Amino acid sequence: MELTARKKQILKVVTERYIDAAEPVGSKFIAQAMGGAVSSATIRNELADLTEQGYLEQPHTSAGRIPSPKGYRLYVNELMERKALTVQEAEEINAALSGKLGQLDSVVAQAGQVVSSIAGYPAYSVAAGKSSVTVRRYDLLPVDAGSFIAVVMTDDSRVKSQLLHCQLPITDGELPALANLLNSHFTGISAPEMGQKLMGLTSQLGAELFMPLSQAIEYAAGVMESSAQNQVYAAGQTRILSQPEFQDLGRANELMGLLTDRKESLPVLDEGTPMQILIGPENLNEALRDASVVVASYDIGENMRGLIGVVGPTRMDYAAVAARLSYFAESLTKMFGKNNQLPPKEEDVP
Amino acid sequence: MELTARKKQILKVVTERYIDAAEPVGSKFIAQAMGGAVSSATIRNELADLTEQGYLEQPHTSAGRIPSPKGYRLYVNELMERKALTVQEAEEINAALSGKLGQLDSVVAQAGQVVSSIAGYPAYSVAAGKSSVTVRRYDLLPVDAGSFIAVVMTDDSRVKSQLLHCQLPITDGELPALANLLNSHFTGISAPEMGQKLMGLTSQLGAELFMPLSQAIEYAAGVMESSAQNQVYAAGQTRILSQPEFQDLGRANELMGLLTDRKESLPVLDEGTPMQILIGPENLNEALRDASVVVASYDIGENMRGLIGVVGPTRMDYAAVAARLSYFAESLTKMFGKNNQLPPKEEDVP
DNA sequence: TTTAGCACTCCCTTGCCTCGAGTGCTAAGC
DNA sequence: GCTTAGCACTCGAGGCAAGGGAGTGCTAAA
Repeated sequence: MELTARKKQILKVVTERYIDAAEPVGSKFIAQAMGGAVSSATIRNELADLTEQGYLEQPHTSAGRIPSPKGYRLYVNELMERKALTVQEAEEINAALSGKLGQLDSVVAQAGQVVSSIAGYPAYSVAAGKSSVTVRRYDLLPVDAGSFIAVVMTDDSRVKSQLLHCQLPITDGELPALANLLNSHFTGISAPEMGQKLMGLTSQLGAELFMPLSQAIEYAAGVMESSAQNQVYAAGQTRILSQPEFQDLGRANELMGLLTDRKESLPVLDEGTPMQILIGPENLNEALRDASVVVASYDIGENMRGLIGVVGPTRMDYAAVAARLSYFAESLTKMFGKNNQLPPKEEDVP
Repeated sequence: MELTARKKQILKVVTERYIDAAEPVGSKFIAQAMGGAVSSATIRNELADLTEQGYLEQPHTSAGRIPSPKGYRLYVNELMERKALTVQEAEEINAALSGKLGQLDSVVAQAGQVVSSIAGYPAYSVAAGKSSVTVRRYDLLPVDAGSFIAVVMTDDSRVKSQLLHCQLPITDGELPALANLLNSHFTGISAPEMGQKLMGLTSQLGAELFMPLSQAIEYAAGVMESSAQNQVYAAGQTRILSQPEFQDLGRANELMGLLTDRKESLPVLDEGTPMQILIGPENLNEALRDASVVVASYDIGENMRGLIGVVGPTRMDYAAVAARLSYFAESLTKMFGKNNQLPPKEEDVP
């Protein structure tokens, strides 16, 4: 059944006050915050109802109320006012965007840092690309008798390269032949298929051709593999340590572990959804049971999406974080839209 | 003045016991640990001396003694027995080396993770390269009318590449000419010099050549810059949270901040020194005043060194950490020595 | 120089008490 | 039937004293 308007207002007051002060909220405060139209006793009756219906919780009998995850959910869905950013906040984000991203090319990694600083909570960032990448073309560049450069371009337009050495010297004439072989037989297929084809060629080629060929293929397979698994970048992890709910070392430790060593299991966002808020137990991950996550996505062209998430206590300031995150995501999408000189995903220059 | 043999033995017992138990050590325990040759009262006299000389500290009047930084220093310099690794430990390290480093190419980043897990403390890792890198050669590969691949090889034999787009189409004939221009004028010089030369060419070239040229140069400058600043990788940061000395949130927070957000200011190792131990206040960094760092270096060919450090409480098990770290560093050096198919520093494939 | 003995210091834990915030309930009022 | 004043009750936080224990420093004797 639907809550009365007054109950909703009470829930809103409790939630916002608790987000602000991190302390249970009492009936007296609520009565006052609502303009004194009703007395604290009335509020107490309402609070008892809300508690019974599962929207509020009581740490102990003689304490005030705090929102339950169910309460937060209702707050986020219905009560929270979509905050507009102040001009100053928008300026801050713009400054962070133009300053940082121009300097360092690894947009995805930088995005995490920027968001963490504008949200005030730890943040993480992933580039959600195609799940299966194949090689579109190969180039081999001669360096000296014993070594050459392999350049691999994938079908999502990333380019990677590496210097390869071989035991036996190769003549200049052989390299174009090798490249031809690679481009005609080893493009558009998966890594295992590449392995099979290579096996099939063992007998036909001499060692002096086979060795550099297999090296190039091994390298290409490595590129394909590493493109498929999405690297997760996290930043600002220590910010959780200043949150009162993580003063307990055990809890902090669990979350820190997730944010530093098990980043891969941080929640991702379903395609098509621009933003999602996951509250406490809504997170499948055990370590996030007492935390909340706000995730948003942005477009970076060429069928790629960037994902950016903020992790905080369930008590986190959803309105502010959601507003900043969506502003940030939209700005990034725009940046990539008009300025597509920036390639979809660059090499991570360390 | 030199300490007597007995005082040294006492200091050794205190240090090792404290490393083990993280609790102040009393005279009774020491007497027992020394075989009962002397009584606890005698030990107490000696302890008073050692305390007065600054080798030991007393948390409060009625507590046992703990080593001071000066005490740790003497222990590390003279008393500590260089532990040989057990066969099992060596096996563990070998397994970690062969398993991990084959799979993922980013050796430096992986080294931090491996060391953290074998040492049981957080670890960090840097590739200390040449401070000023220049471009040795350029290659430009045509992709389509609007874009080409720029391949840049630096004088320390790293290869980086990127897809570049240009507004105006370029014909196939122009690309080799551009590459010639780059190779003849823009190799072996610094980024600012490159900028100047480029300015000098503004008038001589048409826009359809100037644009891609400046893009290629901008990219090369980015590669040079990012090679110069050494990226620091850290791993296992959360391990400090289980150390009793970092149960205090303030202290833990400070160190975590250093290990996640201010990694660049972690201590490095002077060239020529294979390993160094920095104890408590010997660290210049304020956040490491109550911590110790063990740093070692390994060779990765081509005038490059890798640096790998372990961060722990001053109470850390120096003998074990030093033994494992040096074994690890030596193994890595050997690996790079014999198997130089692995290039000095690869691109970080995410 | 070493040792036994002993008083002393200091921390840590436990139990007890008080204080204050906030509740739930009841009965009266609108 | 909803609202409100009043009041007893609950629970946690913080202060305080007592007791126990670990370990010391000092003294005097071997």
